[in-house]
Amino acid sequence: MLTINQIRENKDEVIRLLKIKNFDASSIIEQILQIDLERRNLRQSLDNLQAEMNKTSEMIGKLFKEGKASEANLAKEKTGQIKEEIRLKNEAFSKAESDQHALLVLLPNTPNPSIVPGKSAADNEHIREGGKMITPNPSMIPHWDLAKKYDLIDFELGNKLTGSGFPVYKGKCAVLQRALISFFLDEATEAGYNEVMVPLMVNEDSGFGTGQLPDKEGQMYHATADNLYLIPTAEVPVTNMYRDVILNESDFPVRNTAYTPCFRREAGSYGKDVRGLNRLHQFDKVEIVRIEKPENSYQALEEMVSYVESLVQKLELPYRIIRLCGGDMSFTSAMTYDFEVFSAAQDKWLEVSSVSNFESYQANRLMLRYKPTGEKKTRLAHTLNGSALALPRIVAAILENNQTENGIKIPECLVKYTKFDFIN
RNA sequence: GGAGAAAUGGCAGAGUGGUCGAAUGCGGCGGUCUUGAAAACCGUUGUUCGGGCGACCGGACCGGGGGUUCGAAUCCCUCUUUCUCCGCCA
Repeated sequence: MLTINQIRENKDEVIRLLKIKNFDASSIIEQILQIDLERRNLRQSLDNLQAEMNKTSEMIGKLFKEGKASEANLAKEKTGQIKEEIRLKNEAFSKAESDQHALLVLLPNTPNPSIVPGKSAADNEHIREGGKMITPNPSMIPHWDLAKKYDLIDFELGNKLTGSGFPVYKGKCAVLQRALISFFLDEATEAGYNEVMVPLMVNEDSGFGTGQLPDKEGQMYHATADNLYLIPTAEVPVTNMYRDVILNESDFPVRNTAYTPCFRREAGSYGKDVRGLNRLHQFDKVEIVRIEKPENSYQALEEMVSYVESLVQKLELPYRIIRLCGGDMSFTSAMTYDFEVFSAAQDKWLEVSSVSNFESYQANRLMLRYKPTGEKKTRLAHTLNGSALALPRIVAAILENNQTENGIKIPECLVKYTKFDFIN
């Protein structure tokens, strides 16, 4: 979330930037500032009362020590009134604080000033494209039919075991999944990311830290008996490793990568985009997560984009890079690049990665700070993450784009992992 | 799952009702000494909120939450976590 200081000091700027996301913040911000003023007044008088109380208690202690019990008892009687005042002020202060917090949480992250406004995906900025484009032709078979033809993915079996959106990968396709995971992790390690393996369930604090809670509560699977959430992305546990952490400047760069399955309820998304591997409740993904000093975060974002680009290039997939417009960006992001690969038989661009800079929005929730060398004050760090990459749509594109009459060709870069170069 | 013990500053570890934000040691930082380093010695060393241009002043924080008390790291309740023993177990 945004900090109260950001809002207090740059009110108009914040309102202006949030308009880019089609969010009218003016009335919320007015309320916040009003509560903030009240809150600080209460804080001050509360502090004064407590100081008075401390002094009195200290005096009483001294009197008892000096054997002046009657004077001490007299002083004691006066404390009741101060105590009551403290109780009342404290109540009011707590209320102001929680009211303020409740309002702050409603504000999305401010987009980077260079973000174009826009209403929907149609207004996104096209950055560049690459790879060899494939012209779709009617003889191409969509991946769900290829999956059946070569016995690669059993959606019905997943239905039986769990429900829709939980496919069973079989034989060479199971191996292909494993190969992609290994390939992505090896590439990330090579690029300087530190591999970690993290819990697939997180607590409420973690969900709040990265911004899934409270607003996206309904999108996560919730194990209510233990109040734990199945992670929708490795971003949640990997970023939360740094919750309540104060980094030293020498700790940078902080770069982690993790493979995890991801679980998403996808509540409310029915319809045509859910066919085959296009949208699942459980899928595999390798994520890259960085923590940066504010002045380096946009350079880091560009590096991450280049890195993800190198992956789709090695996989020999036609791709395009898009920068999301204000209207299409997530609540928590300040700038997001999406990667889409072309899946020929569907004649469709499929989103396979989303790379974002959250600036200090998550860091403020996480209390993730760093201490610049030689300075006394801590500052909020910047957090970034990106998919590198999400598997199902990559698999869909590989199956569809690399199909031949006799089978499916495995991309060169994966052969050393799969130990086969053809599925038939 | 059952029984017991514990949780204090970056770490180790004192502190069982009254200047305790907290002894001491280690570590870190600065300095003296040294050609340089080590050793030794001296100094310094948490987070956070509010007020002030500022020197600075005040509040909060000893696992989390609540309570008793004029006053709590210290007493009580509760939750969480860790350790030891027993049981179960990939």
